[in-house]
Amino acid sequence: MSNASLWAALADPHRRAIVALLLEGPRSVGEIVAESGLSQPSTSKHLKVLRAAGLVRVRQDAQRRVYALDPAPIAELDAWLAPYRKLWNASLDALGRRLDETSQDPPGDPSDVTEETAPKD
Amino acid sequence: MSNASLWAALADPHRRAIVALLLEGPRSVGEIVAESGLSQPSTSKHLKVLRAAGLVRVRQDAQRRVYALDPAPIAELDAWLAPYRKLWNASLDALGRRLDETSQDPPGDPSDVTEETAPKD
DNA sequence: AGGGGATATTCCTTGACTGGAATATAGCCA
DNA sequence: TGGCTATATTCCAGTCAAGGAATATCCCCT
Repeated sequence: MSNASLWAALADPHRRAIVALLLEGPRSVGEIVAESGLSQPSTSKHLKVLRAAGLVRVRQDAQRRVYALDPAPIAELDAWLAPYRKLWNASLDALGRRLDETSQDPPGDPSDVTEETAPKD
Repeated sequence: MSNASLWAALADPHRRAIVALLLEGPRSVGEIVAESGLSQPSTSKHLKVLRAAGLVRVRQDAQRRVYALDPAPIAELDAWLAPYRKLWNASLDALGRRLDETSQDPPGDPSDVTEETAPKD
């Protein structure tokens, strides 16, 4: 049910960018506009979609509205992902977990499959 | 990069349904058509999108083509999710971890909070 | 080679989503 | 109250994805 709007909300790259911004902390609309490079109306519209999906909540502070992430839908995504995670864990094992033991990165081996960087999109 | 097509591919409910089907095991197109209720051309088109996103791979068995999940993009999704997972784990802690005391998990290892529910959409 | 089944690909129409510009609304302060 | 700032909403045009129907393509079998 909420799944539908959740996926739809995250399908847009700009919206994912906004969500990534809010991961660092709450932001007012003006700040989001400044940091995302989107126009103000466009930002408001995207925030509306994110709000409808339950991904963000608003706190009204004087004239400005401060948006913050709501973790619940993310958890929902995670739950959806769970069965698949088993799958690729299994396949990683099959490929040989030994390769992961070398946690260092030797120069000349740029095969980074899994980064732990912030979501950039 | 591949992120874009990945999210776009999973944004569609029918496509997620197909992916959920393939989670149970590889399927031929005909079987997917039968189980998903979609038309054959529509199914082929959705499979094309999933293929472009790297979510499925095809094995050609005589005249039929058997589709199977490719775990890698799912892992990518999981990587994207990782920073947020910290967030909602934290908020779960804030809500009071004491409620979970009925479980048998040793403290200090909240790595697997997720259940093993099937993706319901 | 011909027939038939399985799958992919067009063509077309329709609906949804997006961005920009302009405008409306709401809350603060002098 | 008037004006200013911050945010939301409407209107509109362009774009893109989805479904249906028909058709093409590929592969096996006799």
